[in-house]
Amino acid sequence: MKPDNHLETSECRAISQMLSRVGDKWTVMVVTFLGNETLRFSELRRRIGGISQKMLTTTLRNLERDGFVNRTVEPTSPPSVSYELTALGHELLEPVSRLADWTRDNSHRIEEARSHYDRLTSK
Amino acid sequence: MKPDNHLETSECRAISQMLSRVGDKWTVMVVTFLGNETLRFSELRRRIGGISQKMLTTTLRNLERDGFVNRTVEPTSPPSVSYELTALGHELLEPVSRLADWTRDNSHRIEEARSHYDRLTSK
DNA sequence: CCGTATCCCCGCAGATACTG
DNA sequence: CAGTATCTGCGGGGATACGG
Repeated sequence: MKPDNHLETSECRAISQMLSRVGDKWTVMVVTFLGNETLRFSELRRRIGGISQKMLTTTLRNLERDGFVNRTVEPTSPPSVSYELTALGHELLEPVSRLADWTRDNSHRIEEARSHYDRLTSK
Repeated sequence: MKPDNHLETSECRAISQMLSRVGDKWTVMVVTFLGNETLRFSELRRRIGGISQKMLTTTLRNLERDGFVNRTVEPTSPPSVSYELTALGHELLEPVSRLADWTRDNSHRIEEARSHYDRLTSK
């Protein structure tokens, strides 16, 4: 962040919303698995592991609504539904992966701060 | 994101946690207001506006625990407590502001996608 | 195979009242 | 001034069952 300005209050809210939007329990994982290939619903679910059908549906619907994911239905029987990232979805991954890099590089500093804090406050 | 790799499952979780960690209701706003100056509790509260005492305390405690904020108590009467960003806190702002830039630049595309989606599904 | 409907639990967040 | 304690409502997210 530039030293001599800070975000406007309304922009802060927009950023918080985007962070929590993308930071919900499954979105990053779904977007990551769709990052390089188109996947069907059940294949996606199998790869993620541990996600309920309901939450995968919800997560994909929200991503579709925001224009991050495309949903394609093959009207076969039984139906086959596949998902892929849109251009916008790919673009979103860039700033998110920057934050991912930062998190990977600095998680040990956060861990240290936490254990230091906990040591001081627990006794 | 690089084309031929994706984040590991465990890393996805770490990123989701960081996103929701920073994406909670007040963190971005608090960090932003502390971005350029040290502030006392009540001054910070006054500037943010609309935050309860409890939530400001909680948000600051979490930031302190993670090493993003320093808390300094002047043992006067009544007490004076001031907060400032640590080096780690300032560094965190960099990738966050990248995402902020992206959000500002692309929010209209998301809005369009949403209204398009809602138009199709509401009828 | 893909999705929806229901029920339920739990933790975030606000309101309010009270202390050093 | 700067907290803590308590109560409450709301929404995310899981389990389960059912439908096209």
